[in-house]
Amino acid sequence: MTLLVEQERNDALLAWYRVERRSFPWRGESDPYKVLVSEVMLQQTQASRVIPFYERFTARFPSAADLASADLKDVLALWTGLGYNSRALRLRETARIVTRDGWPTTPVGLVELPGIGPYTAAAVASFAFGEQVATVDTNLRRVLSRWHGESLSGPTLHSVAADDLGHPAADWNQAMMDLGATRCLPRNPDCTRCPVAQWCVGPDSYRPPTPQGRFEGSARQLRGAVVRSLVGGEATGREIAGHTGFPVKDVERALADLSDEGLVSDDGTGTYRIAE
DNA sequence: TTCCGGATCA
DNA sequence: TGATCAGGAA
Repeated sequence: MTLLVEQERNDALLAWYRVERRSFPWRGESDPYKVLVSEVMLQQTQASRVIPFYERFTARFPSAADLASADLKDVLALWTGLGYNSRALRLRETARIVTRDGWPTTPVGLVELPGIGPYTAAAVASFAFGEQVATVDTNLRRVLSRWHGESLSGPTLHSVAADDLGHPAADWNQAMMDLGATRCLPRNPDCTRCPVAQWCVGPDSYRPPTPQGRFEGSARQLRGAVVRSLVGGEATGREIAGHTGFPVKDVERALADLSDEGLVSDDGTGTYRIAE
């Protein structure tokens, strides 16, 4: 791929983005705390669903210091419905660290924080600190795989993303995610309305990730119900089983796991509550 | 590789 | 019903 082609493709992408970009409350945000809140909420969660959670959460906890000193129960009360509750616990841990030590501004520094992996580190670095790095998420993986005609993953994917990166990176990243979410769809890509179709091999090379197991009847469903119950107030395993309808044995198992993970605490008498 | 939530949409 | 989702950690 010649440099000229990459330039023309990125020019067309960014021109499209200026007109067709989606509007979100975190778009254009440069406060690293608010960027981080949005990015953690967006992990494995559709952007449209995050909007009301982001608005409520940032209103209640406007700064990292506010979140750092919050009770986990209050945090989870605003998280319930988003899913993956450990994200909230790790987000508060990171808030405590940056309140004490300040913010790393590079991906290498950010990725050391709890709950921040390669994607979120790149996102905060790009959107809050202006670092010229690619935010390699599921959208970029799909779009880049189709551009180049091979299913990209791992180090190869990141290398290709760095090569193709346009500038400013914050705009390019968000343009790529918008393209993936509104044109370059997993199942029904709308190539006729794609601004960069003439520089793209085509949609066939993309391979979807391995699908998740059933949610109904899963441990995840049970765990979610247990946390939701304890956000409402402390309770015994039997009580939780009673009003969630899950077997006591399974509830006890979930409580033990959630305790190990730091989401739940046990006073030793069989009564459980959200950890502090 | 597998597990971690749960709402949305085809 | 199933697929998808601005991923991360063990």
